[in-house]
Amino acid sequence: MNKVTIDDIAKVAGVSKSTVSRVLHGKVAVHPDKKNAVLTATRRLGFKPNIVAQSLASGRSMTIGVLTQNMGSPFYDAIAQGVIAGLASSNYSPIFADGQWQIPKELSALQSLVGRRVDGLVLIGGGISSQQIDDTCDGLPIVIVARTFAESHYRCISMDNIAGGYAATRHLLDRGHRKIAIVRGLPTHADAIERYQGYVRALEELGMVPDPRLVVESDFSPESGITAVNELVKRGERFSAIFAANDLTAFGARLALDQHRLRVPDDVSLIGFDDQLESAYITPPLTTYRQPAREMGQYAADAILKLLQGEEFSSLQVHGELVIRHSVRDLSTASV
Amino acid sequence: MNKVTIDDIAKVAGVSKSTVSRVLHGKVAVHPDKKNAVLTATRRLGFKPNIVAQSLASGRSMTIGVLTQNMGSPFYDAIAQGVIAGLASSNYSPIFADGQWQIPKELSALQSLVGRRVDGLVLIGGGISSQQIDDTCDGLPIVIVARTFAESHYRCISMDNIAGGYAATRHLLDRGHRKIAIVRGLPTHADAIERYQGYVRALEELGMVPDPRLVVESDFSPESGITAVNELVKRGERFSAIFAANDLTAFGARLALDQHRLRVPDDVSLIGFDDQLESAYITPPLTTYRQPAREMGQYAADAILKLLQGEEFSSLQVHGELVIRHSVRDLSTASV
DNA sequence: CCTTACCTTGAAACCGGTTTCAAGATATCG
DNA sequence: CGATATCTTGAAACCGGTTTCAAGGTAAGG
Repeated sequence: MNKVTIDDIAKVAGVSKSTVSRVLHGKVAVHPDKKNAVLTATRRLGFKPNIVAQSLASGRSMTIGVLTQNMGSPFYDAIAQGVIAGLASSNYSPIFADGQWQIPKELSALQSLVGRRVDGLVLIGGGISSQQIDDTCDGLPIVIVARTFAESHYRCISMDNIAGGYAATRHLLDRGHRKIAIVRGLPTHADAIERYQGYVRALEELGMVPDPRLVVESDFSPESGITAVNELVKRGERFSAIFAANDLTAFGARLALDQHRLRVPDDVSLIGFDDQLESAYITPPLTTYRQPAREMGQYAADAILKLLQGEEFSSLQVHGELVIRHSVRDLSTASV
Repeated sequence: MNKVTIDDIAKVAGVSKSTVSRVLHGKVAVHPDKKNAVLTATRRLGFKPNIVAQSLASGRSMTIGVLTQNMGSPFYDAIAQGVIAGLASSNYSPIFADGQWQIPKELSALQSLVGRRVDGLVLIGGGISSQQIDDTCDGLPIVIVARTFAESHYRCISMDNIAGGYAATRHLLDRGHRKIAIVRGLPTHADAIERYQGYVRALEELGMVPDPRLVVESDFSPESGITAVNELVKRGERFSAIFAANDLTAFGARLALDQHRLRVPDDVSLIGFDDQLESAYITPPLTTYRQPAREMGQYAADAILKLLQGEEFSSLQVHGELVIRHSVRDLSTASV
């Protein structure tokens, strides 16, 4: 273990530990001779500061707590990676906790993070109330990614899911689709609800009314995409396109369609949401609404860093975009 | 912020801080009355111990450093999730660092972890030498996942990649394939090398010699799977099956085959490696050699926890298995 | 050349716990 | 009932840094 302390250096360099600390920090002027002596000793002894001691003394732990909705979901993982990347150039290290889609776990994970005296928090998704957040971490700088609070004073990095749902649906509409099924996602999840709202809005804009028989719920997993399509087929519904809650669901839906001998996009068009890595490589490459997850994570890192430096930072809405690949058929030209 | 300290409790409970510490730890007997007084005060004041101070005083940080080869690779991410899950029931929290496939970054990330005075380390994959590891973290308990060292004294959780490569190739062979192309993976990466060795062994066992024209390199990305197939096709090679370095590469290969109007598995069979989530949902569902990544992560967590308690733990080899789905065609019956 | 302002520097307090040590209290035992 | 062993307990040292404070030294101004 590295047992060299600041006192050892002080002794070797012939100065006080205060001076060593000052040299290492570089903020206060120190006589060049002593400075050199300290630096030399530091190098010779291979001194590495004890971050724990530093934290206790300075009150800052140089650690950012990152609480994620779920590790293992491509979207949230991508955000987490963005946070890591954004923090990499700073002196702060991220420390992770996982909410596992469950509010109680999420809360206790948050408490553990706060108990570790993190200097700041990045919350990725999640479902705990702003009340609970406030109670648990009063005063701590917080940035929230991929979630918004209507009332709150938090800084959020979010994407407009209503706009996303609208754009995806609109794309289908523009290509002549009228019977558009939607696999909604978790009925309690804000993102899913908003995307659905976008879907409804796009339909209504054309004077259509959403057909309840064409909406199915899911839990964002591929498995639930399969179930959804099976359900739709079993019910005997007719549809020319499916809007899936996210790409993972779309993968499942795509497989189920295949099993029903429904070709994509010839028989049924398919559109996803997220644009995860694999989406560009399935057959056919999936048209989807891209969320800039990694960037969102980086923005969050930048934001928390700013907050930590006392600079201000206000909520930010990032823009998604439709990524058009080959899973949607253009019915309008086909019918010409 | 939580400003309640152990001194506040001592004052309220009318005892010394030593006694408070003892009560909170529970190891030493304390008079029931005082114990109750302390517990009551703790609850009433909402005391949460300052983990940083605890760490400094006790010399243990209750933190496990996790260094991953790369965040964003499904396989390594799955291991990381396993580690998180395995640590969840303990009092230790994981703190992450990312090597980003680059040895210098890996080394500096490791140093930063050690500087934080983690109590133990879990290394996921990676390429730094055992020499470098020893120099950086002498004495610290270490568990290494998804990598083995021939010489070393480390505890490793690994899978036999040679056996995996052999099993995958053998599966193809058993189904009558003889022209088996392989997309090898990173030429410097141990896993890739070993899988290739397994491939060679399977071939040689049947008296065949590996055809260098059928081996292409990749970097484990889907993009490189596309490139590999394009390369193979451009060269005009004939092959009835492809063994891809990992599933991601297989995805790319599958798409490229489609673009060349080569059907899977009718024209070309495809087998992957890893069995990541999405593999079961592409079309056709991918036959692949499954690495129990998440379990490996959990084993690693268990191992480091044991080591921390002074118990012993020796290296462990987990077993992979072939997951047969629908991307491999049986040529032997077809020809009957 | 003397006074005042500013620098540089070391001693000491401090961060919030854990742990050692010794004293006082209690229990055990002959 | 006295002596010794065992428990319980508080004071103080300690972990390894940061930060305050005041002293001594130097530079600038009159």
